[in-house]
Amino acid sequence: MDQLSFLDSAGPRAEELRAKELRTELARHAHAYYVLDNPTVPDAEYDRLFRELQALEAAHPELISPDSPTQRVGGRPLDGFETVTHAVPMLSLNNAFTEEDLTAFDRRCREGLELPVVAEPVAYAAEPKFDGLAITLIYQDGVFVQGATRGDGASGEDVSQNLRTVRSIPLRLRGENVPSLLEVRGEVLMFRQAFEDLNKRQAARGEKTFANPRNAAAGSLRQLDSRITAERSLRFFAYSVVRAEGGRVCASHSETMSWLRELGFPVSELRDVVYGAEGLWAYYQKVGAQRDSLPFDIDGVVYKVDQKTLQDRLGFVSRAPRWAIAHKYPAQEELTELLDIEVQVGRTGAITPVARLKPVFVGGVTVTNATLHNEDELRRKGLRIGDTVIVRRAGDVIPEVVGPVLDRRTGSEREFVMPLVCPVCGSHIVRAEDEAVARCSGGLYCPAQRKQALLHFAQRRAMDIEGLGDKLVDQLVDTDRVKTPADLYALNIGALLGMERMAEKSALNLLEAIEKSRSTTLARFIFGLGIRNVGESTAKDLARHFGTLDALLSADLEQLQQVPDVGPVVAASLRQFLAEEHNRAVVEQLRKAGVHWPEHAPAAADEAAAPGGAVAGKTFVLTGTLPTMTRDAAAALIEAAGGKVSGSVSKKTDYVVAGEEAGSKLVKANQLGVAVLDEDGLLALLQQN
DNA sequence: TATCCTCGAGTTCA
DNA sequence: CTCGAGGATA
Repeated sequence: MDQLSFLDSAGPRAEELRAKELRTELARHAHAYYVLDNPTVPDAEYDRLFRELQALEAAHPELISPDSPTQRVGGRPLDGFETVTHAVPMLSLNNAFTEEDLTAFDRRCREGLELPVVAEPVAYAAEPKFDGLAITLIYQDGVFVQGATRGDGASGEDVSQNLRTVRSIPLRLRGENVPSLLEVRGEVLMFRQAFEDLNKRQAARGEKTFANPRNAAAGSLRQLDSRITAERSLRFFAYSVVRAEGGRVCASHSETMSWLRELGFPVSELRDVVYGAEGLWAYYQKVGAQRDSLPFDIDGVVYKVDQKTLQDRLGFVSRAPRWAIAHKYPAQEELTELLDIEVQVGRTGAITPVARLKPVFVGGVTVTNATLHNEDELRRKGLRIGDTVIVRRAGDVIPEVVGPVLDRRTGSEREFVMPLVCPVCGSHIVRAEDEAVARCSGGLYCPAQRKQALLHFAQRRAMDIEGLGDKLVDQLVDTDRVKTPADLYALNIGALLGMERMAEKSALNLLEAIEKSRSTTLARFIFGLGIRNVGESTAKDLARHFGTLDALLSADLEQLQQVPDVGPVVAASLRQFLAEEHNRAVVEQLRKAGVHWPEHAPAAADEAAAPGGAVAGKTFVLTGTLPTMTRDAAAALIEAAGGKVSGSVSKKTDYVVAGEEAGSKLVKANQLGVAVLDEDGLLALLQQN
């Protein structure tokens, strides 16, 4: 009671102060996160403060101010966007693609400035060219009042309500000497991670996915309902000031950028000042090397003559400034034609549709094929044979068909029809109800599957038969020389001669490789059989647990499930394989042919605690290219020392060993705070063991 | 039952 | 490398 009356009297004043305090606090955290890139509090704490402010404002609406972070999430949807005329037109930049374009730009600047050839090189402000949407923001007396899209350059759309939801756009400028009027230009974009998360959410809800982060950003910014924009994690980077009344007078672009940062705008950390054509080229190379590992897409870099006085002297040509240029990187996306969709048959009979593309140069290579994964994926993308399609090849090497360009449809495109029978053996294609992949039901009757099974058996991690590649297997199977892995051991020189590209020398080499493979390990042998759901690591577990092949052959479902990482599904796969008479026959024939391995007693339930070294019992993940050894070699060393090598980074990972060009795994290791070693670090650790 | 962690499988180009 | 799915675990 007393407390309530106390609040009643002292309340409004106290609450006003608290609201102000919360607003300052929230703005400070957002600034640390988006501008300084250095989060000061966990998200949960931010949310708590945010909710407190929301509650306060709900109880006392008179406390709401337009720059309150609670006002970012807008009210009701608009009917449409108002058109606004830009006070200063939003121009485009000329493009450079080659080193010659660059030297020509530098020369034009010097000539335009009438600098003698011997003068100091021109100073350029260089920065990345974000692949997003250009926007303009207006602040009056330090408060955000309006934001608009570029439109046709002369006028754009008023998307203020949506821009308010972009947390990296300050609603109130920071600092003392704030200009009475400020117009800032910059780029709105979506980070790659946010784009992927968004597409996953869209797909899960059965809504359309976006082709790339730029389209996603554009789609999000043009939402009439700003509550949707608010959920889209857009980001903003500022790159110029076009109007300022009051505030600081900057003599150069680089100084303007520093000022923008002080006012609370995020500006790119990649910005730099470089000198002359050589400096431009070096900057282009440096940023290009980082392109794939940046958290957002860039399509080039931009150079601006740094000094304002020099910019003014150079002036404009038609619609573009003479003092700036955009230097583009090779596209990571290109358009090409989807000539046909064929299907491939995999080892397990999986039928995979493959896009045959009109060759296109993208991301540094010529792409002609791309997997379409499965029928669902293909339908989701809505591809038709004959479509013009977007092909992407980013840092992740494997090209991808992003989707069709619907505007280019002529009507003569055909739907792809999943074949009903296997194109290789004619068996029915079946698709289990709950699975994404369709499979050829022919099993080993299907030559395609037989070939894949042989290749799998011969591969390095299995029986390691050197030189037995796909061309050779094709011939051996097509000429009926080989049907099962056991047949390999019955081959002799007479049988091999007469094949294409197979004279005495290569025949002897192959026979020797087959001979060498007779001596192996139980784990390799089990893996080589190619049992469904039994990969390298499960094969190792099985070998360790059972010790002998006979023990494995006679195990029932229950005994199989005693093995770590073997559950009902894997156990069933094993039983199914072993129940097939012809599979058992092949196994027997292989043993008779002299394929052998050291057998040992079944492993005790839990192995005696491994010698306690620095490596024993630890889990490692290898990534990138190590300076002096292959990842396989490193893995062998770790395993020999009692450590475990795994494929993915998680909380349970003890060390990540990273070499050159380490990718996402290194990023993840840093996120999770997992210790990262280089090759020397690993060797040092092995020494201690 | 939901979530996390791994493993298996499939794939491109120089 | 990435996806999908099996297995383990809370």
